[in-house]
Amino acid sequence: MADAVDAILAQWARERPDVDVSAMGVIGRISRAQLLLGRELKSFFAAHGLESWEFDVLATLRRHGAPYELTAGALLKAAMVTSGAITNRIDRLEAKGLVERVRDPGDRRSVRIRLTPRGLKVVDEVVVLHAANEQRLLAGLDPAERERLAGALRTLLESLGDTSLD
Amino acid sequence: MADAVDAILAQWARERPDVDVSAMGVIGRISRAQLLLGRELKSFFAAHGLESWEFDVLATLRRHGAPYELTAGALLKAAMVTSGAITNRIDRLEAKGLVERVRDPGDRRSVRIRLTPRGLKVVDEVVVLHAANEQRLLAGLDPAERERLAGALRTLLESLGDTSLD
DNA sequence: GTCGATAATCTCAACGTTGAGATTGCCGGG
DNA sequence: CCCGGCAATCTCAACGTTGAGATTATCGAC
Repeated sequence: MADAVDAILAQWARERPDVDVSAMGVIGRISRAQLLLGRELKSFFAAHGLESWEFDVLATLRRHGAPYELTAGALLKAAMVTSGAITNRIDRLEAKGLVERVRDPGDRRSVRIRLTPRGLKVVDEVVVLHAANEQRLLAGLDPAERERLAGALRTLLESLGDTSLD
Repeated sequence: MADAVDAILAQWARERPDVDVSAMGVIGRISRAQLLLGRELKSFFAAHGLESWEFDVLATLRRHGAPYELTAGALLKAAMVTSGAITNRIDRLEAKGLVERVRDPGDRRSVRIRLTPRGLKVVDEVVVLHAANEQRLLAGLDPAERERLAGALRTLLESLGDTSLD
């Protein structure tokens, strides 16, 4: 069996046998896997009336626990986007009634973003289906392979400096 | 040791112990790894006067072998972007003198995109450094781990239907 | 207490992608 | 030969992100 990356490596081996492109076997596959998985997730969330980024923000608030609120700055870091993007996203989630802005009484520069009851309901319902859908996407790997894959990726992420959420 | 994904999984385990979110251990890490690696590649290519997508197009032409040309349609599929994006990219690479448009004598609907001598020189020089840089990014994994990671990702990609470059 | 530095968020123009539609050309059936 | 269907590329408006700068507020030093 061969995937698209094997074909790319074979082309390089023919054209530039002097260059060791073996690292592409890992990095290229991570890139392609993310692209394909991202498409799957996009269509899954669309079927539930959400954009991927919408679920991402709601889930970030949800998993931090009651009262389900974080500052705009914390959300921006969690989503790894810039400030303009987070303002835009919060605007739209607020318009949909899924989150609300609450001014922090202790620091009025700060804005707390809080799940509304409706937002909480949506994320609590969708996360169950989302987790099952992700299991489905990994159906091609048996449990031992998943474990090895997760372990190797953790090692890679740690070596790249991804040690915390801050 | 724990990476950012371990922290996310721990939060879900506390808030929603009824949901099996283990698949996020794989999918979440693929997503984060791609984001971090993408940033590294972006800054690497920038240091060599290229955008990541520029190298991607030039490398696609280069590894297909002489005469280093493909149709716009083939490039669009290889890069997995839409037609508007490919037109735009070819326009800019042509303006930089790295590729040229050649009308196909056999089918005038078709346009062949060909590496210029300068484009060939650029990609042949940069690919060597790029391969070394990717090795550096994987320095945290020993050869056996890289092999296992590449193998597991290949299995995953095949199960997702990524079996060819067409 | 006031000032300057720092912090958090929002604003906005520039830029790139998407995706539908227009354009141009090929090709087979009648 | 002509026509309708299909194919390849380009055009363009809508949309989202980036990132610098503006705004508003906190905090420590004096």
